[in-house]
Amino acid sequence: MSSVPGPRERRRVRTMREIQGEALRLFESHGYAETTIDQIAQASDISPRTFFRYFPTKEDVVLWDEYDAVIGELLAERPADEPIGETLRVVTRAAIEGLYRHDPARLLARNKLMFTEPVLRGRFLGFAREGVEQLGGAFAASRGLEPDDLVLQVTVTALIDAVIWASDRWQASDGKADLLALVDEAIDALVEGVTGISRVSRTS
Amino acid sequence: MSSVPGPRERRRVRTMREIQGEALRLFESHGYAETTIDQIAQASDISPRTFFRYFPTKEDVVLWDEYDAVIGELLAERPADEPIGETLRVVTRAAIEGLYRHDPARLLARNKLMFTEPVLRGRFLGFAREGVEQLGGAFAASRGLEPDDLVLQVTVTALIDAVIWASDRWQASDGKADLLALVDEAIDALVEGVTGISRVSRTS
Amino acid sequence: MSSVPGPRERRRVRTMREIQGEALRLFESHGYAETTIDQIAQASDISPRTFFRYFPTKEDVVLWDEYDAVIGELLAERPADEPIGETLRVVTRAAIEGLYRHDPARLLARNKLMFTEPVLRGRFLGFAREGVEQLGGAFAASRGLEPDDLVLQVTVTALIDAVIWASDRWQASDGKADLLALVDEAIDALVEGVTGISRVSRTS
Amino acid sequence: MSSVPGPRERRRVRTMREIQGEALRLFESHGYAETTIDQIAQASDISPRTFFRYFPTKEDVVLWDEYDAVIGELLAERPADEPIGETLRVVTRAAIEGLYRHDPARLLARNKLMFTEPVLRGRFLGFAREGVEQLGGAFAASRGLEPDDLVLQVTVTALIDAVIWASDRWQASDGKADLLALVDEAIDALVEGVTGISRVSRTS
DNA sequence: ACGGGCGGGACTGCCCGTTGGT
DNA sequence: ACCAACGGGCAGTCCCGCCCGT
Repeated sequence: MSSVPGPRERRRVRTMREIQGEALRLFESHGYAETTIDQIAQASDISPRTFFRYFPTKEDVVLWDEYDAVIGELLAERPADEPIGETLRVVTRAAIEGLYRHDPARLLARNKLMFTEPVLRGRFLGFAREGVEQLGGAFAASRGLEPDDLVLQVTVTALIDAVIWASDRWQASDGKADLLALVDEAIDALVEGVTGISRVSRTS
Repeated sequence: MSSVPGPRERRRVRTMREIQGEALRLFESHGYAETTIDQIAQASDISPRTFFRYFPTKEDVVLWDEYDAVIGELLAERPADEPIGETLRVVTRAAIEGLYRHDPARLLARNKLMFTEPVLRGRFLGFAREGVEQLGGAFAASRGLEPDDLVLQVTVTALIDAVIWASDRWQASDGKADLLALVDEAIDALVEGVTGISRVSRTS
Repeated sequence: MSSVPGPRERRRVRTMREIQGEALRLFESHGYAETTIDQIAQASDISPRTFFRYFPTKEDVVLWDEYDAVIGELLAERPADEPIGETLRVVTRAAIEGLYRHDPARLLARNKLMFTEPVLRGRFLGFAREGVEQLGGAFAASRGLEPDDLVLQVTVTALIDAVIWASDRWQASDGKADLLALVDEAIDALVEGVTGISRVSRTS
Repeated sequence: MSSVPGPRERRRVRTMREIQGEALRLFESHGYAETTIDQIAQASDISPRTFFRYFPTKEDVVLWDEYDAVIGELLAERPADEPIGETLRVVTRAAIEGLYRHDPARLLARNKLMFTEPVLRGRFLGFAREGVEQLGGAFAASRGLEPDDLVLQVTVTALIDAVIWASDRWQASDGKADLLALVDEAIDALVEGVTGISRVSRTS
């Protein structure tokens, strides 16, 4: 855990934040597909080549945020016996608050793009999947379950999807809704809805 | 319901099936990224330009199948009072059986790629999302609910994800597992796991 | 001289006018380069292939007008001893009035594009050159000069360019200026300016 | 004035000259339209992609020459009170001599294409127009006139067209005529012809 | 760490020839 | 005889990779 970033890393994050800022500005005014890497580079006073040193693809400049790495650390700190739904709420809350406090407009702009642009939507959902496996692994470890436990995986997936649903709604409301409240709502709805699915005797 | 395709459409589907066949063969032997459109075109005896007339992107040649359109019709035929989980099982079963009966090797090859290649995984998950909205809309219509009903959407998402999970497992087993059985298992697990999430009093 | 068009030709011209109308509408709202032939075809209820039966290239849909052919006939009708500048004024006036009377908005839209879009500007200037040769030939014939007479060709070119200059100004004024007056002004200025160029003794 | 090119720029110009050489050779033997970028690239030992780094379009490989930039500098050096016709002769002479001395065959090949291929002709004439504005601006500045002065613009246009006419004749003679003499002739003819146009009282 | 040169591959748009259906 | 659909060819743009100098 390199919790202490070091000056090199700090500078890097600052540069990335600047580039992302220019990129989001351009995406908003001209559209994602219509904005080229060259334009982003020019606006950021770097060469196109350097852009790719910071972000491996054009998509990543939207997906990236400085708190990505923190989530793992947060997870590790939760007590082992905490209910899974509760853990998710806490971690989500922490991640969101970090981003939201720092720069709400940027979070909104990123979310709008991630849910609007098909390509970004795809990459984002892929990320979320990976998050599921990470989360599932962490839970399994702390409770002595197999990491590929069926119930565990399906449940975590459903929970993450609830968070995604909430983010989508929040973005669609132009940030006027309360993101955390939406997360709570979605999880409650999940419990309510799924409980209604009676287990079925398989007849195939 | 243009259930009667007409000779033009039939020919188109046949061509697409042929191209997809060649493409999957090349992807398997040389890898997805390493195979170029030119090679696929050459193997299919068409020009690269024509490839794009049938499949707008390289990804689509993997994603596409001839039963996509059928799902909507299947849904419309289900009784309005059927439990949502049951409907999903039936529709899934029908779609899968159509593909499986017709060409199991092809279905497996496609699934392997879709869960293995990051780009395809992303696009596929994006598709699934759209399926969720479609499904949600159909259910809402047949039961007089709002199409953006919270409980409905979250539940459908969770169910679809269970199907996706099953497909992933099936593909990972090289097609040796029973896909339909896996779907049933996943849905059952979902019910079991989520029921365990107690509803929480919101404290924000 | 097929001065009597015949019903076939009439129908053709009507179709071309309709297609041009839709095209200009789309160019105005989305821009020339951003509008595709497919869109024009769709808006005109024809197939893309048919578009090319009427207009060989995308550029031609802007350049074309129904009076192109008439100019030759007009020229032939002028008296053989009329001063060249005067003939040009008369023919220009006739052509412009035909277009202007019929559909001033369309003439303006076409001019705006022709002077604004580099590609169209180029093609248009090329057209004008051909007009020069046509005009030069006509004059030469009526006065017993060689068609490649130096003085004749250079003079006609200068006169045509004066008309082009006037059109440019007119278009830049959004059609508020008086096109015919601008033509007169330009020709007068040409006389004044060139007279000031003293002939030089060649020293090469 | 970055009159000192620097080694980077020198290398660039050399590469462009080489590519242009191969291109002209191919155009001459197979025709302009029949020669593809791929062939030019292959003959020049570069990738098609790289071709477009040097020349944005296929047309530019014909239009380009290494003295384009010099013209502006030449203009700036002329005395402010020089008659406009004289200035044009001097600048033209300088530009042509630079090209002619260096590689007369190349100049001829380029000119042949520029006056023969309709597309190139169009682009070339468009260029000339821009030259008019440049020239007009320079003259206006040095004589305290408005840059959009009518007499000035029309006159400059007519003069440039005379130079174009001369180039056309020269190219048509396969380079056997004397380009500079043709320029002088054309300017003289212009004076003679235009003087003959009596100013007219507008009767509209 | 940064920039520049170069290459490669996906993809689009224009345009044209041919074929099949009406 | 006309016209829509189909297939193909080429120019051109963009993302993104590698290698090289600084």
